[in-house]
This record gives sequence, structure tokens and C-alpha cells, in this order.
Amino acid sequence: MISIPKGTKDILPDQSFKWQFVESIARKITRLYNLKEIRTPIFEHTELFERSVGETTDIVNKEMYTFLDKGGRSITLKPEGTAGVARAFIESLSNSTLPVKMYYITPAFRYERPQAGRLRQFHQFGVEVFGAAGAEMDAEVITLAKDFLEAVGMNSLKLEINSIGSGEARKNYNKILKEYLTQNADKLCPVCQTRIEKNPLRVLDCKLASCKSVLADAPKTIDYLSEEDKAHFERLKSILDDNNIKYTVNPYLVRGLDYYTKTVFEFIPQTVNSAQETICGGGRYDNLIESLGGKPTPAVGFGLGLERLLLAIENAGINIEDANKLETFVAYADAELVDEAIKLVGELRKAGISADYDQTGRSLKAQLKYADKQGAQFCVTIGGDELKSGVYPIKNMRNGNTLQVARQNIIETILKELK
RNA sequence: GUGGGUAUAGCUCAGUUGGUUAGAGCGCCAGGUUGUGGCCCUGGAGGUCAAGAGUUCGAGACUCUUUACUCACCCCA
Repeated sequence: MISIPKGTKDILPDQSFKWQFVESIARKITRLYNLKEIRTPIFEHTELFERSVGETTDIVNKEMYTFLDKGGRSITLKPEGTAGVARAFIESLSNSTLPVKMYYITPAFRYERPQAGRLRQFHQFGVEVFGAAGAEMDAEVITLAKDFLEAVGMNSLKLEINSIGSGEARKNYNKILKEYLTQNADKLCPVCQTRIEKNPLRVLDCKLASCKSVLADAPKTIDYLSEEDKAHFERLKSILDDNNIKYTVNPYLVRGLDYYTKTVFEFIPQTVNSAQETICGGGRYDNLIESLGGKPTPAVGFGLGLERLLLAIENAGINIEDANKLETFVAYADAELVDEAIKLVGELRKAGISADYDQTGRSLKAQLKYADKQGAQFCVTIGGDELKSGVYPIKNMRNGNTLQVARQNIIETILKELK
């Protein structure tokens, strides 16, 4: 038997309604915020990710699905959503009226050891906004994420924000942090010791108590911001305050991708304690477009992991209704009556009512059982007597009540009952 | 890449110090009066006990190897 590849999952028919639910909310909320969808290819030139995500990151170093195509080009399956959108912006949208506001729902691929909330093919809902430098847009993006999360039922999320600065100030901070960490290297865990050279910001994120105590006295990003960056961060906080959006400033919050500047943020469910707790992470990346060869263009966005979101929804005990239940099942008591069932089902469908009948020749009892399993709301039964009298029983499967309805009034009756 | 756990029916799992023909619940199919679902009862289909080797008179069980899955670390969504 051929089985599913490691780190992938089928979204089976009895689960897909959950995905449709969160996706429909994503489309609804983005529309409220005046964002339009963008769909970029599943694969891009490898170089795009090397230059945007960052050559020092684990994602680029060891987690990309990279291969040579038949033309000898190095191709990579997208490991995240931002790079492709940035490329498309530079290539096709840089002469548009700014700001350009977009969202995407896309699979992404990382070659990692799978675990709860982490797959090799996973799915992201993301937002990218180009061409607005002010903190108003940071607030817009954060608020959109929050509205989305609340609309899917995640009401008790923690929002953490921080600013990691930009330009010279950021470089300067990196240097100072590195010096501090080097001086205290002997007190850090082995993993953090290797991080000092590779990616010192990441040390701030370490969960070990021993490292945390070293970090308590470490220089903090927000103390090394330029005046402009500081004003930007203050403005963001005041907008959030004014709009009653609760947040905590986490001076140790950093992001793993190289392209972030200034504002960074995460949404974390309060119910879980796993390391995969962050379901939404984002921030500003003012240098990305320029570093990819475009005109200097400020940008801000977020990525949200749909698998993690659905896990969090489940953990929070939130129940998602299956919106795709069958509306009407047409049962027939006798094999000769199947033709009338086919006809009636066809009429129901033309009237916009989802309808089905048994195509496998089962007994009436089995047909009813099947209708029940499909979650059918109504069941019309055809028998010899009905054919003669022209009056059919419409059974409401929720409460068991049956209406006797003349053949020509069936559609009208069901449409009325469905409301 | 590192460390733990698991592998028996479609699913969740039992299976005694190694001992006849491999077990349950759920699910699936059928029946329980000829035309009415859910609850209940009865029956049926469905397993190379992950694979390979070893120990033994005898292995689902014990040993080794491999593989797969899973959880955690790293990293990230």
C-alpha cells in the first residue's frame, strides 16, 4: 500500500468544512479591511528565498524543498508566503497606487521533523501591505489579525509586541547584544552559545531559566531604538490603546526571519503550553522590497498557521458547525420508483436545494439510515401510493414531523422550511 | 540534525510467566414482518499481529536489525 508522505495530511471530507469555515472568515475580514487576494506560484527561484528569508536562517539552510527542474534551474517550494508576494509586487505592482493591500491563503513547505502543529506541507493565511510607512498601518494589520481570530472564536489570545528597530540602530544593538552575550557565554546553554554568532537575537527567545537570568540584565531592543523608531513604536501603542486592543510589550520578542524591522508581533493562545504556541506572527519589513531589487517600499504583514489555528480552536473547545449538510434526501420504496426519485432530485437541485438519492439500490430502511448519516434536513419518500395520489410525505429529520405535500408544492414547501 | 514513545481489523485499543482456530468497542454491510433514520437486539465481511532475522518443540508476546508513525528539542506558522 502506498501511504501518505511524511509530514503531510489529507483533509478528509468529514473535516474539510472546518477549513472552509476559517477560510471564509479570512475572506470576509480581509474584505472588510479592503484587501484583495493574491495567488503566487507554489514554487519560485531558490534565490528569492535565500535573499528574502535570509541565508543564515534554518529555513533556508536546512528546511527548503529545493530541486533542479528539467531546464537545470534551482527551484524551491515556497517555505512561507511573503517572499513570493514581494516578488510579485516588484514585478507587476510597483507602479500601482499605494498602498497595495493583499492577502493569501496558501500551502507552504518546510522539510522538518513533523510534530503537533508542524507539518512539512502546512497552510498559511497571510497579509502583506506595501507602501505605508506609518504606525497606522501596523495597527491596521494587527487589528485585522485580531478581528479574524475573534471571528473564528479565538477570543482569549495574548498579543505580544516589540520593536527590533531598523537601520544603524538595529545593527548597533546587534553588536552590543553580541558583546554582552559573549561576556556571559559561560552561563548560557550550549545551544545559545552557538546562537551568539549565528543569530544573537534568537538568544532572547530561549526558554531555559539559566539563560533567562542572564537575559534579565541584557540590553533590550527598545532601549536602543532611533528616535524615529521609538516614535513609531509609541504611536502604534497609542493607537492600540485608543482602540482598546490589549497587548503586552515583550522586549524579548524577536522573529526568526531576517527581513523584519521595527514592529514585530505575535498572537499566542493562553490555553496551550507547547512550543508551537504562536499561531500568528508578523511585523514590519521596510527593507525587503529594496533588498530584492525594487524601489524602497515600506511594508508590514503577518503569517498565520492554519493547522495551528485549527488545533487551538479545538483546544479551546470551540465547535465549528458543518455548513455543508445535505438539505433534502429523496427515498424510494421500490426499485421501479427510482426514476421518479431521479426526476424529483433534479428539480430540487435546479431550485437551488441540495438533494441526493440512493444510487446503490438499497432498501428503504437503509436509504433512511444513509440520509441520517448525511445530515439530511428533509426526506421525501416516494412510493406507489404517492405516485398515484400525487401527495408526498416530507419528513423533517430533526424532529421527525412529517408534512403531506402535493407534488407540485414540494420545492416551495422545502424552500420555506429551510429558512 | 538530537532525544523519547509507539506499531495487533477501517478507527480506538485488549491480548496473562511464550501454549489450540486472533479479541472487544466503534464504524461498515445485512436482518429483526410486506413502506420510514437515530435507541436496542442478531448475524456477516474485514487481520502477512509493520518488515526481516534470531532464540524455542512452539513467538502477536522474548532478542537484534530495518522501516514507518508520533511527541519533544532545534527552528518556525
